[in-house]
Amino acid sequence: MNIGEIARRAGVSRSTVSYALSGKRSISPATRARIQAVIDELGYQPSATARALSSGETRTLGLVFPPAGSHYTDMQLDFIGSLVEAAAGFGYDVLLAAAVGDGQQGLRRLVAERRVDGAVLMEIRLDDARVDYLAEAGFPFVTIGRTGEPERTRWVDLDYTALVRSCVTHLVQLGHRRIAFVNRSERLFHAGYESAHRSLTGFERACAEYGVVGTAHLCGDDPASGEDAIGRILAADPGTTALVTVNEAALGGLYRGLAARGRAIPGDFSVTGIAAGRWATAVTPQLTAADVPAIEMGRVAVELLLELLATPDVPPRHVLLTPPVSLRASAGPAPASDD
Amino acid sequence: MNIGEIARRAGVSRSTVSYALSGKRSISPATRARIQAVIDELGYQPSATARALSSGETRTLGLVFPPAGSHYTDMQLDFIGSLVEAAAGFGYDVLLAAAVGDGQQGLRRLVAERRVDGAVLMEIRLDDARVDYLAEAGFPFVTIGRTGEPERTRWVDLDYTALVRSCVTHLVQLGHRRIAFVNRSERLFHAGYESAHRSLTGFERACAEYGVVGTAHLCGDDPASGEDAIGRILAADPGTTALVTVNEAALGGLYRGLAARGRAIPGDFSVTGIAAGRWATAVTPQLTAADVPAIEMGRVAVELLLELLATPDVPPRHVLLTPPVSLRASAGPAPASDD
DNA sequence: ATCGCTGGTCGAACCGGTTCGATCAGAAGC
DNA sequence: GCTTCTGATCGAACCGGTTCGACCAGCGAT
Repeated sequence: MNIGEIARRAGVSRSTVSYALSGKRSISPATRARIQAVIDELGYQPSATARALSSGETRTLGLVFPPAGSHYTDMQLDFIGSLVEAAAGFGYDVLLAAAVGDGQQGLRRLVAERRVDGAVLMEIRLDDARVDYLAEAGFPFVTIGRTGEPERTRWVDLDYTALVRSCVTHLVQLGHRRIAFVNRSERLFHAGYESAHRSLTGFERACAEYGVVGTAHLCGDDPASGEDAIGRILAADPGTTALVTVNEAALGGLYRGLAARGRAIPGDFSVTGIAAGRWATAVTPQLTAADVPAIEMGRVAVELLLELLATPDVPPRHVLLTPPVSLRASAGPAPASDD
Repeated sequence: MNIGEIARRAGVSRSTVSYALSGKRSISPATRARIQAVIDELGYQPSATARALSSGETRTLGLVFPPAGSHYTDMQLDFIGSLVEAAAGFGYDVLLAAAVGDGQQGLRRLVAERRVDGAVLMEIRLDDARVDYLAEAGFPFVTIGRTGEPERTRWVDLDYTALVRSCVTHLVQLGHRRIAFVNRSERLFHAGYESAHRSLTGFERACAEYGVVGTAHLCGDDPASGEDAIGRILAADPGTTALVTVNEAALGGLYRGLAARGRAIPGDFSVTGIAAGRWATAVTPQLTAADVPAIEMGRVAVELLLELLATPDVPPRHVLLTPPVSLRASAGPAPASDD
């Protein structure tokens, strides 16, 4: 069931079948019909492998999957789903590379063995060895998130600095004057995760600008750590009345910690942050948050990458998104102060 | 930078390089060293595509990704992560197929274009066209979940019937006599999702056996539907004091609905179910539930599939898992009855 | 000294497509 | 009626590996 078989049955040469399929040369209607009939009868589909070998295109995109055992967020899942879907729309498949160890190994395989035409990276660090590797190798890639030197690469990202600032602004307008920031884990922060750093920057700047007391805390990506973080926050400053978080996975623990300490949300304590919309509406009370447009981001990433594959010389394009803060139920006016 | 280039620089034939790499024929130490030196110098890696074409193996596994727009659960994400990781451990990559439309199209592409050596299916229905298609095509595959006719295929699955039964048993032992069951969405149920049907069976049988009142409800896979389901449950039988759910995505809404109606968990109302352990610990109070061993299931799926690829004639193997119910905080003794 | 075996290597065919250049028939141009 | 052009098709080379059969040298056995 290869192209030779089709050619034989249709009484033409292999190249004629190929041209009939690709349309790259004109074929007489009669011949085309005969070939098509044979193809339909046998249910023939050309081998992707053979096609890739001769054409030099795999029509596959690589995605470096976040390290296993890490705590996946809804956001990541939405990225993957939308990447796959968007790629499928363009006739591309998505190949996942396990990011074992430092995440380099799987990526190198994809690239060096030429399994994919281009790559999408997520979980970007300010200083990211994977980005350097791909850039140096001249391999086409796009990142979801951006490094500390973003001008030379292609990416789609959230403006974490601005988003956290918006959350602080909202809280300040509600009268809060002592605000905590719950960042992601110490491990991720020290690894240089860009979102963790950029959101901290946004928090510190906003607090300074508004002249409010802001204390930042790192927090593991799980509910237990979230609960623990609440303890640390209230121990450090019992007068804290609100928090901003970018730690979706810890959110359940944050809520639980507040409840355990008798702080009602939003009566006694307000919570805001950045999270997938689905997650924000799953908790009680629903989270006032900037909803990560993960699906749009995945789609944009694919579009940027395919644009690069089609015309390798286009200058780098970037897309920086700043979704609005959706007002829900977890933030309210600051309680009367004891000051 | 292909094998011919290596051969030329090492002063040997292409086949000698190939044998040096694969070890399938003996090569003199001197020659081997010379070839290796050239390879190291140039950083040569054989093209996966060319290798696949001639060897007939892509060393890639296909995964049909759950339909887009559906609500992904943590479970699914863990499946994917563990599949990728387990596959990587055996030198395989994972290719995602978008399940657009009925999910057949992407699968057909993977199979007909021979992009993958084998496939993993999830979100299985009792009567599943994809399974029939693969079985008929004689294409190697494994399912996470099983159809209504499970003997002839290879799968790993949870024993939903037994797990729901365990939840009911636990509630009955706590004194509950009026129990609700929150199933997955009407759409999924009518599509024949096996977990939805098998868990309903388990619920009905257990209630009948213990002689307790059990009412089953379908519920959309989102928090809002969960909230709505609580309304329906309490309207249908205000005396309900506990529920069992397999609807992870609705859980937040279930909690919210109960809170809105003044039912404290677990004081007034107990909640149990089947969920990813991470999700179960994220909510407040933490969910007493059978924790889905998603990571193990993904690993087992890969092992079953690779076993099949290695020895195509092995008889079908199945793995049915029954994780224990983890006692957490969401279920307690039934409140004093008004009866 | 001869035979046979074996370890090491090479050349060629093959996997299943794509694509270039050449060929040929028929139509158009003059 | 002869050239020229165009549309349709074919054969061969190529993509980058793997693998089979053949060959040759060197060694041990007789």
